[in-house]
Amino acid sequence: MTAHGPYSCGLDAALDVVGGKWKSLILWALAEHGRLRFGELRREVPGITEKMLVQQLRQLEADGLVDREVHQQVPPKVEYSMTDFGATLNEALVPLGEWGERNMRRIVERRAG
Amino acid sequence: MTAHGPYSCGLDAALDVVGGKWKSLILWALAEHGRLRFGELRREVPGITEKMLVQQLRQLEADGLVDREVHQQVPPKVEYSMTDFGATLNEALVPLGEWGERNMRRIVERRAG
DNA sequence: CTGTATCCCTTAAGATACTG
DNA sequence: CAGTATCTTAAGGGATACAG
Repeated sequence: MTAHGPYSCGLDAALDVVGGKWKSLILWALAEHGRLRFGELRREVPGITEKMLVQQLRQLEADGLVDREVHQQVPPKVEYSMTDFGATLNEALVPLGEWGERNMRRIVERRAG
Repeated sequence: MTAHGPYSCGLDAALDVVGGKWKSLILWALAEHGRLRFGELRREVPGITEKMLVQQLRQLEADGLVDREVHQQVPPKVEYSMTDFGATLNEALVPLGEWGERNMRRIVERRAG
């Protein structure tokens, strides 16, 4: 979300959309569970604050990756889910996630010692 | 490079290693050209400052993704190339780069209007 | 329950000047 | 040529309190 507009390459654009600490984690949670309320989402993304969760969700929504569904009732109920477009991004993220999974240990150890 | 250590998932770890504005662009330049001197790399990554280029290269080197070769001579000559490990990361980035390439226009337009 | 509104701190990044 | 050093700004993120 650097908003530095016209990108030097596709990766640049993709990281602008999914970069930062939380967005990819939010997408993964939605991919796994399909449809989550705000509070559920907060529990599925450990460590995130309410402020960051709302903020990142709004940006994901603005970029058309996430759908927000408000059920008019008391107490409030809002559900979030991935759009089809969001699903294509999520698929593109799979190899990167697998790479991280495979090499996490190596990276951490290398940095420690 | 948030250094928040033990990750919540692989994607988290991968983005820690390749996140930020420049690292992926540097990797791509090295993947394309194979081996580049500092000055060549600076020209291949448009807009980057010397400070950022050095800083990001040092981190990529520390993580074992990039190899730094100093040729002891005057004037100085230092060449950078991707390690085999770096190449595996680069491959994992391809789908994401392609996604960005395909959807760049859509993203930009949506944000504009 | 689903958010807003502040305040504050840390980090990322940019500009510029200088050195072996 | 390949960096260092320093300063400044911009952005990301966190803590806490509060509201509909």
